[in-house]
Amino acid sequence: MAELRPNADAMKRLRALGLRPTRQRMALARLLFDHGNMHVTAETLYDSAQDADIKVSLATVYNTLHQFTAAGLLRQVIVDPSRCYFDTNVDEHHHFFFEETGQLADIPDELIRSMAPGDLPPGTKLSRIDIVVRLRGAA
Amino acid sequence: MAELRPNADAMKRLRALGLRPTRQRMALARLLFDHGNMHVTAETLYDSAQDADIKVSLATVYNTLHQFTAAGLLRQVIVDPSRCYFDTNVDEHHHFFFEETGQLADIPDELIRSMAPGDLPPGTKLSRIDIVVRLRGAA
DNA sequence: GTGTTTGCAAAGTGTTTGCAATTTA
DNA sequence: TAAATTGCAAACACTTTGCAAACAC
Repeated sequence: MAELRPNADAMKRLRALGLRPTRQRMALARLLFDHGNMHVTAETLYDSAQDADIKVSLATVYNTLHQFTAAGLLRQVIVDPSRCYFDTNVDEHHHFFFEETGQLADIPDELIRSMAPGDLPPGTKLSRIDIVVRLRGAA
Repeated sequence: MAELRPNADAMKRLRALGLRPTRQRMALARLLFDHGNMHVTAETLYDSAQDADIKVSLATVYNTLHQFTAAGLLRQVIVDPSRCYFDTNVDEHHHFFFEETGQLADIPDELIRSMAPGDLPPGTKLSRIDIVVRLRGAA
């Protein structure tokens, strides 16, 4: 059953990360982390919050996504030049990106090294594979 | 030596793609394709044009980049959620992205399948590897 | 009470669009 | 001259910021 009172565990976890467990952060954390792996944009998370009758502004959604990312609770996924995606799965892993719908899906680990045409989701065609190795340090 | 008259070859090539070889397109094509492989954004190409005393508007740079991409002369590279990169190398290949400077560099083909720590450019540290498999078709 | 966080509205950034003027064929 | 292209400025989508009011401790 869903919790009717503030979740003491979640409060502790947020506090441990240096984030005050405000009503907004608790509510967004619940949306993000209580439903298995999720891929969200600011907009989709904001919409989910509206649907769940959570009173929160879009600006706070942006702030929270960045704070959670900085705290290691989320990982940014770069697939679209005009939108920031965030993934609740922060482990090293990779994605299918459905170009028409903007949906993201994890690629099961086993598949990534030996991708054959038959491994694609049914009904889809490979458009392209992008591999970007991000570096820090000298130019 | 650089050509002082319109390049008949380039004109033919553009015309074959259904694009009128206008002064702007010819000049941008020369910037893009006469200097080996390049990675540009609209802004960097616009700046290069300014430096080369090519009279062209930023809007035309955007149009041209998209027309060239549609024609298969360029390939988009998605590495930054806030900028569109274009690559004059349209073959399937992958990139190093230097996060601090925004620079892109091709990853030599041989490296991509057996990337070891020593294969990174000197002075850099691995930040992360992003692999995105883009699909068309069912969601 | 003090410092943090929120929410609004304004500003910012990169990109696209509408349309009159210009260029190409 | 007819159709395509350009360039400007306005519009756009997404994101960030400034600051007063609300909140957490």
